[in-house]
Amino acid sequence: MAVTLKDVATLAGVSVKTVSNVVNGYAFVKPENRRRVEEALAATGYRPNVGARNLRRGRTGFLALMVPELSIPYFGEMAGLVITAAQRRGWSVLIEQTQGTRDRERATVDSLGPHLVDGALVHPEALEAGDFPAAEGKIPLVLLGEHAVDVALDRVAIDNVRAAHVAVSHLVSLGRRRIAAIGANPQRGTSSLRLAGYRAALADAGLPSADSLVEPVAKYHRAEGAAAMKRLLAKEEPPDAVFCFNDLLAVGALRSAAEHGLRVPDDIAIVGFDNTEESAFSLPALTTISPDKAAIAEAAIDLIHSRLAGTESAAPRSVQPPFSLEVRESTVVS
Amino acid sequence: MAVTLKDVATLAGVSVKTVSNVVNGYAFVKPENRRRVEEALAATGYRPNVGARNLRRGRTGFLALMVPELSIPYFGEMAGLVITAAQRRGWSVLIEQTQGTRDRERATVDSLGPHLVDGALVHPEALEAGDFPAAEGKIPLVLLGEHAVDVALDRVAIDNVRAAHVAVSHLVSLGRRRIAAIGANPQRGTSSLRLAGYRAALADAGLPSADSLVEPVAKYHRAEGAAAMKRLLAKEEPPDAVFCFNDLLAVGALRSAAEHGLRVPDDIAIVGFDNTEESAFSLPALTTISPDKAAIAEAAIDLIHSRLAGTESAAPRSVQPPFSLEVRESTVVS
DNA sequence: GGCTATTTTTACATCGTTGGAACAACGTTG
DNA sequence: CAACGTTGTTCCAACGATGTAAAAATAGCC
Repeated sequence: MAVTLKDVATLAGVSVKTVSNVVNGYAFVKPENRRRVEEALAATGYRPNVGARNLRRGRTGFLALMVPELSIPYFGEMAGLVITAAQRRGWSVLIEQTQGTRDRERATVDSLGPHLVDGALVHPEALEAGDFPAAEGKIPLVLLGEHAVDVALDRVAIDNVRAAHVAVSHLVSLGRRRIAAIGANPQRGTSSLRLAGYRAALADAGLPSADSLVEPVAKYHRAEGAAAMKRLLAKEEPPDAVFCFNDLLAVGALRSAAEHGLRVPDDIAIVGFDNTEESAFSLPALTTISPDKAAIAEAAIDLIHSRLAGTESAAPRSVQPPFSLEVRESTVVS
Repeated sequence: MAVTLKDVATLAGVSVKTVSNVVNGYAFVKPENRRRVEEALAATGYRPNVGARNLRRGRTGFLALMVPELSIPYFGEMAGLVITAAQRRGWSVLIEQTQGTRDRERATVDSLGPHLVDGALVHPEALEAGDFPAAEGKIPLVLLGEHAVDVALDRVAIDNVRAAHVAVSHLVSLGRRRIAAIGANPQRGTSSLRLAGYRAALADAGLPSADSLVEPVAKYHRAEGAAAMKRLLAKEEPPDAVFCFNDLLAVGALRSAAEHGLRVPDDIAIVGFDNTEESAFSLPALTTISPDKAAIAEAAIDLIHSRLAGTESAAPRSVQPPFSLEVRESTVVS
């Protein structure tokens, strides 16, 4: 039913290989034959069978991207950028969702055989070092997002400790003194890094490290941010600023602040993390850490590419794309 | 380098086909041999080469999902649900982004050969009827999102006209009289339907159809919604309610209303469309049309599945999943 | 024209898997 | 014990493409 090289060859009156040569741009084909083949290609609407080609070539043309949930704006945005970057290199992207659970993350990483995809970008949330299969005969893996996890793999992530430090220092510079943090979660790789940055910034400012103002959350969703903020505001000495470990938590915090009758930033300042598109339009707009997402996507694709092209075993590389602090209404009156 | 059936066969001391039989659950294999093969499978960590298997079977195990942009929350959420639904049927999902331009949509639809994917879910924005290749020898295609486009394909979409009618009638029932619409765009399939529902609802309420209150937008993004709202508020007789054709436009409208010093819903009520997660947390939370997204994803996957399973040519089917109106703070004071 | 050098085309094997047919081993049965 | 159906296994061809090497066609040269 589908058109194959053979069909085209029959129509053009040449051998299958000659058609293959034309399709692949081989130089030595008689102009006359090339023309005939090209006509036949056009007439039949031939399209190569990717599976067969890759079976022969040993490549699949696919990359996998593992994320917790696409419905989370940060991952939606990242996935979009990854797909675009991959396309430029001729890859199609296959997306796997893990809901951020360790079991599903492990299952996904295990299933990434060399046949299904040429490489994978994984954005783990709860994976631990031992969960990664030995690099042995495996496809190139790139870790997205900084983690405490210590594993010999290529990675791409902004400097989370420094970014958190910048965010909190910004609050300090505005004269805030009781600075809370929302998002502590021992399960999550980035959490401990951002927490470290938060603590370091407080220490550098000579402020007491107030662990009573560090709110844990189970997930990085809006509702959790709202709940955490409620708990903070119910305290005897509530904070005058909050550093949220992502924008969703911050959006939730904004809502609880409003419901509590507080003005942001006058009564309490809020900083987010990720600079998702939503954060520029919340009321008030969120001050947030803005990682260069496009650079992250590009770097990750480049790493996969060079792994596949280059020699088998180069030392794992780590890329740290830039980030910036996007100052908006939630910390500074405009 | 990768383990093949042959390797397993050698290790187990049986033929390749016997291993294949074990892997595929063929009944008649001597228990002794089955055990040996299973041990060998475990020992080698064998994984079938999907490409080769599909080459033989004529299936690829992939579905394509075409959307404008993953960074748009509605599509991020839908993509997540589609992936989950597809996974249950054993499919992996490949995502293609078109930015909503007709050229890229057409190019994408054209490229969906039978080799790359078993079927495709396409969410067109600007495609016209003639852009679809004849069903001839093609893979099953399911159209997501209702459109004026008349093409003989399976489709899944809520009833956009009725949904818009419900949204606007809600505003009418609250006593609003000057109801604007943001989102008119002749290029976009759903726009004309929602506009029709809007007009019908006004007519049914005996309100004059005020075309001066219909604001066109180029894209369904927050910034466009904000700009459109600004234009509306600059009018001599500004509206007392706005129906936005999606939540992003509504979020933008919220911001412009706030910047204009208006209280929502007291001074102006706002309704969105899509019930993206963001809409429940905006300030105020958005009243919005809530399509049953999970049902849409399930229905689409089911359609593909039954197309592939069933007879070649059944008449195109159209599924209309339910929707509801989610009433929140942007129209009713709590 | 005969010979080599170069260009162009073809036949064949191969990637890893599975369907089908052939074959072997087995216990039943007439 | 010959004929038979049932199980279990193997061999071979095929899916569609490409690499290799050999064959064929063409050109260049003495």
